[in-house]
Amino acid sequence: MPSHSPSDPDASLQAPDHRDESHELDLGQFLPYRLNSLADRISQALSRIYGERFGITIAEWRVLAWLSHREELTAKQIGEHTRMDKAKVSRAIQSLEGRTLIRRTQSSQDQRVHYLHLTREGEEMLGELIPQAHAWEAELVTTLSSGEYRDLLNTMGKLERQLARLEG
Amino acid sequence: MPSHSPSDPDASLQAPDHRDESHELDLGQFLPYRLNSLADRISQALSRIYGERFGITIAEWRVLAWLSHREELTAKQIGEHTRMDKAKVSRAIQSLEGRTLIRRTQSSQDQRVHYLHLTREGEEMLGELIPQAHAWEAELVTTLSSGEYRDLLNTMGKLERQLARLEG
DNA sequence: GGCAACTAGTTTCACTTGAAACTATATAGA
DNA sequence: TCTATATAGTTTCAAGTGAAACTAGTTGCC
Repeated sequence: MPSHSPSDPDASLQAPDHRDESHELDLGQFLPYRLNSLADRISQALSRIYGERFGITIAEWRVLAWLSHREELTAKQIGEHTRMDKAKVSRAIQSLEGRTLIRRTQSSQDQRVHYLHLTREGEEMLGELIPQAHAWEAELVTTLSSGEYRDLLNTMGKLERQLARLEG
Repeated sequence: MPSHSPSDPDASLQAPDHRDESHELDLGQFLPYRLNSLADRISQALSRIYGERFGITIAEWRVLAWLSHREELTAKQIGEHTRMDKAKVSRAIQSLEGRTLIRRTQSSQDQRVHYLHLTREGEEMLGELIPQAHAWEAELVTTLSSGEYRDLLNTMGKLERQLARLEG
């Protein structure tokens, strides 16, 4: 098993010529596919926790998670953070409000906007859910050294920035 | 911006105690979320190539890609490789067959199974599409050194194996 | 003030999805 | 051989989806 090589230090090797540009495609070696299928599997596994144990969907979970560390968010802001379209956010909010996990208060400056807050009930649920999510993540990454973990996040950050550049 | 640190060498640091187990959740630091949103963005960007330029869906693209380097696949095998459920595979195949990008031949040993093949037309499309997909991927990863790229795939492999272990 | 353009959030509609039921075929066992 | 069970692939159905239309409220400008 190839080890976490130190890799020719910090940069200057440009295009990763890891493979020549053939007219065949090995999806197993194609980063977008690999990433997508890994992320999918992780999402599905994790959604067993919040889906089965807590009865919430991915969208709802994302809304709650954002509210857990920033109160006073609006639907729009949540949409921006989570990159979910506004219809999806709206529906998640309706469902969470129906289950009294969150509450909405209308802004007095702008009648169109509603601030979202966790209710006590919502906080209690998150108090159980979040440690379980962290524990699951910890199990997932136990086989990584902390260096590998850090490098992974780092590399993902680079890809995100490059993506923004390509999109921009 | 933290650089690609060499990280305490090869291993033995067990649980990445990168963060304590709090009752708040910063989605931006939560690996499943980060991975998922990165993969999503990449998928969407890439699907602009095969969607807009070639008029095929992700599912169709996956079927074609697998056929590009292994002829004689059945619907079931494609489902296993791509982790798509059989209904989705079936629909992708119907659509591709309708556009004469693939052809199906019934197995003589087992009347239930159909082998899938690319048609000349399908091969021609892939001959254009695959280099564009590779080129796009190359642009995405240009900011990574080849070491970082290798480490990324490596780490993803570890996560995949750990996931398989957790799933039992 | 009044009109046009804009924005937050909701609803509608046509399409996609996955789970389950179904069809047709194959295999194993009594 | 007959019956039960399994499998490949398709279809159905109910639920979920995003794009676009819509509602209600706001801002800019004359």
